Amino acid sequence: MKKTVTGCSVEEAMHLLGGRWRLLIVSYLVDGPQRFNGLRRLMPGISQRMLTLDLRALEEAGLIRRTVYPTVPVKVEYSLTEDGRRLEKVVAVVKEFGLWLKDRDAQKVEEREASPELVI
Amino acid sequence: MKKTVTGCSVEEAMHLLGGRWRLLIVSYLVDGPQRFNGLRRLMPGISQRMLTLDLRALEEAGLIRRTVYPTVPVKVEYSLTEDGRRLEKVVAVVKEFGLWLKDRDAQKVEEREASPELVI
DNA sequence: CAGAATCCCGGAGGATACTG
DNA sequence: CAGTATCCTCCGGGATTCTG
Repeated sequence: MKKTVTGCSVEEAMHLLGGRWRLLIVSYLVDGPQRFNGLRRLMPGISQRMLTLDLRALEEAGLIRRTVYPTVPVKVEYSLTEDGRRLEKVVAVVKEFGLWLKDRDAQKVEEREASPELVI
Repeated sequence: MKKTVTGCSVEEAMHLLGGRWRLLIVSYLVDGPQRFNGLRRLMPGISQRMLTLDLRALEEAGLIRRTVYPTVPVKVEYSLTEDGRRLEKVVAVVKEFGLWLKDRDAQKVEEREASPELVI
């Protein structure tokens, strides 16, 4: 995302988390460490490339940690850092809002199906 | 942003709020109604076009309300709806995180300036 | 398994001019 | 003041191939 202009804290936060995937990645790491392909399975829509890029960005921001186990084949685990745990509350609140949003919109669909004549 | 694939609530929420500006717009409306050009002043980086588009999207999602006062020249006010107030907590938590983030990074800069030889 | 390298595209977002 | 209308740029993101 483009550089922030005002230095407003909301703007800065969204600059780091505003993409399509980053907070979603974090939301899965909240439940414990995950491996690369594990995350891919959890997010069927993401490409390898974007997963790599976003993981790197979050790592560089000091929010997640990349641990390599020198097995064969290598095992790479991603986990939240102490700093990253600051995002747990963000994830929780956003998830709560998302749940409510989905519920509300499912409701709307029900209403439309109940009285189809109202649909424009 | 592109359509969600899994229906995960975090994904849905970010689909609606994930852009560069939307949550920022909402964050200003939390403090009370704002007019179009008022918002522009608060967000020097946004273009008229994006402000219009994002306001329309938030309005269509039922999160903000557009009120037109038939004065000359017209006065248009944007404010949060009851549904939109569900975002107050999101804004608060994101703002808190952004503040912490800015503080932390300002700290890093200080440290770099204190011992420049450590800079790579 | 966990990526790196390449190539590519659509759409988010920007700049500018015009208007009721 | 509060927008439309156009045109344009750039980069978020995708698809595919290759590798230690």
